[in-house]
Amino acid sequence: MLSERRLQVLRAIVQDYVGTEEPVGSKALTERHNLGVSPATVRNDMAALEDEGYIAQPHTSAGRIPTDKGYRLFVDKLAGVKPMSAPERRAIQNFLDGAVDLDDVVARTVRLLAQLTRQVAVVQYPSLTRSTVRHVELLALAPARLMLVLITDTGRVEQRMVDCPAPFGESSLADLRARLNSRVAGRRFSDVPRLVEDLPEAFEAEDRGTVSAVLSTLMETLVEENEERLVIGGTANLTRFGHDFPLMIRPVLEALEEHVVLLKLMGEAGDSGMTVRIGHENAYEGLNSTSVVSVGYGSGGEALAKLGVVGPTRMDYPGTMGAVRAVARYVGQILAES
Amino acid sequence: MLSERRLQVLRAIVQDYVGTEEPVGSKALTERHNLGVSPATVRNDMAALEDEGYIAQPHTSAGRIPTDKGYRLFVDKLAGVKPMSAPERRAIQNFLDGAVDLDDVVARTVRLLAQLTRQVAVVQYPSLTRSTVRHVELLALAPARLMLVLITDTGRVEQRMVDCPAPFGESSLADLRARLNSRVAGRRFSDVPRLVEDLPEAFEAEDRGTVSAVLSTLMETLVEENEERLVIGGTANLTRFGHDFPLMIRPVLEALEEHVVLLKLMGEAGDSGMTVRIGHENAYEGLNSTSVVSVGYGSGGEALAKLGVVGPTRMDYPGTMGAVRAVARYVGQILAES
DNA sequence: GCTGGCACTCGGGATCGCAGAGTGCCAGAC
DNA sequence: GTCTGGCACTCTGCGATCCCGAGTGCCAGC
Repeated sequence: MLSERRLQVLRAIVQDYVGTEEPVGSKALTERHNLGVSPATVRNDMAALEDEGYIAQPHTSAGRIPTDKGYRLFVDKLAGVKPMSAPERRAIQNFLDGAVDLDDVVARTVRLLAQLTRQVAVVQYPSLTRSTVRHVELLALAPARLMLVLITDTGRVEQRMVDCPAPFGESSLADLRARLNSRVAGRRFSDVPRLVEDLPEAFEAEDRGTVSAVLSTLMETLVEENEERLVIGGTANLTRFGHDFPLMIRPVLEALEEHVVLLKLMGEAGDSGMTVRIGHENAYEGLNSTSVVSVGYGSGGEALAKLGVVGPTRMDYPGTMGAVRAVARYVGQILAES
Repeated sequence: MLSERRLQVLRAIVQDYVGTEEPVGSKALTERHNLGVSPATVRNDMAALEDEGYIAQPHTSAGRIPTDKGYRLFVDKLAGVKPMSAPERRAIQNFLDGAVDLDDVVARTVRLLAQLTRQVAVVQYPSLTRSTVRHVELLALAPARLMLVLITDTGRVEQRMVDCPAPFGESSLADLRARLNSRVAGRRFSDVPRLVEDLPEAFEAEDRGTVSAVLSTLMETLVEENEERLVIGGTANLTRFGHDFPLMIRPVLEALEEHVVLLKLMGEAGDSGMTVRIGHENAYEGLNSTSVVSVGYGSGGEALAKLGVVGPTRMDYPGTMGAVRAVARYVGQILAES
């Protein structure tokens, strides 16, 4: 177990390195933080921290920089979450309150998050599978062609074409529309399959094929996880990665375009609470020199989707976590109101 | 007027510079292209081309590189559009044919374009204002709250909430829905305002407020040009900008996030035919060191929207233009089929 | 109008030296 | 035991210097 002072030294190293982007030495440390001991003592502590793997020297006889393990300890034990100031919170709320629809909420959230953290922001659209159904609409586009429109409580709209095995009359259509809505409106997506499975039985034999087709299309829409959409913003902040950004930026940009990868990454993060993945903790190689801070957000007590930021491992964790948490809360409120 | 040979020299300079990324000298030129004259002659030609502003020297006693004006002449007079090879065309078609809906078409198009050109691809969603209406749907979410859903012939769906000044009965709703659709289904968006202006008169006084509200929301949806969506891909290709990419990349990334700017840029480009904006020809400062190749695409003879790529001014213009044109054609076909 | 020759220029890479920051270790003080 | 000051050592980074090569402009001659 590390002594209290050594933890303080680690904290100071992380803070200084995050601020200056340069390896920090024992002398500078004692000057900037009043640790109450001499550089020589700090040197000993640093040697111990290095033995434990919390910090490293880029080259012999240079200062130390934190390792992923060092950041991990910092995040877990040494740093809290820095709350947003009152004006900041007001600004967040004002900015998000101006949104007119779901797309706008998401777009604004991404912008906001990127600006607040000065990093790359990632926002996942509210997941279909955890939302509830507001309304299901059926439109006859042609005698044997229907359009199925699904509207969620978060304002998301999904539509699919359905080709009917047989012509489907207007009255049958109205009947199906009414029955469908009475069963599923207000229910969670995950419950839908159970709620509608016996629906074909209520119809004449000739219409059952069509009803089944509609239902299976509905299921597909619910299940289709590749429909999990992401919006990304603030990529210009990648240029603030540090001096070696030309090397890092490419794999990161590639990763950001691979929405599948990002979704997996954010999906793996725990459902509740904030998750911080530091450097090599990210399974995806392109993000090995970045940290990902993510948190669930939702209209109720439950998370509908995730949002977060991607930045250099050398980031201001308390500030970033504070911003991410605050934004997630306000977005949740907005969604709950609408 | 420049002599034939000087134009050849310019063409050779552009080609070599695009290939090597390095200033090209007179000796190298005569070795790689058989111009039939000696380096000394070429030097004279280069001096003339420099006087005219087509090429420039980065430093005294270095080779020449094309200026924006030089690229302009190259694109206008010296280079054609390089057609895609048959296998390439097949690959494009196969790739796009797999798309299941409009979002997928756009997403695939962006990926394809980025891969083919190895540059940043930009695809605008089919414009609302130039599409035709497939269907308008009205749903009662609450006694005085409607949802308006607009479905276009390109498969795009837009939805808006409408707050009614007075409760609106189910029969009035059905009536309005039917009347609306009979008037606007199949018609161009631009014709809609004219077609529905007298609609409130057909309703009872108590319902007119709601009908007007619905109509004005519909108009908003049609007009709302900031709803013009863009999808961007291949940003990782920015790292191939050249040796000075660390300096260029930031403003370009910023420009790419400013969808408004991009939309304006692509909007200004002529409606028909391919447009190439080279370097400083782009009004937006951040893109002064890039070229933008864009072209309209659409299901019929008319362009519904634009797509294109953003790359370094030092790009393979014939190849890029060929790819952009080919992709636009196939996307148009796909949209026409659906 | 083209060519070969020639003197000139300049950028980029390699080499060298130096100052500064940082380290590890040790002997001594509290 | 723990901290401290001192000291010798090791690097990196920066600037100065040098040199080579590629490229140019110009000129006289074909």
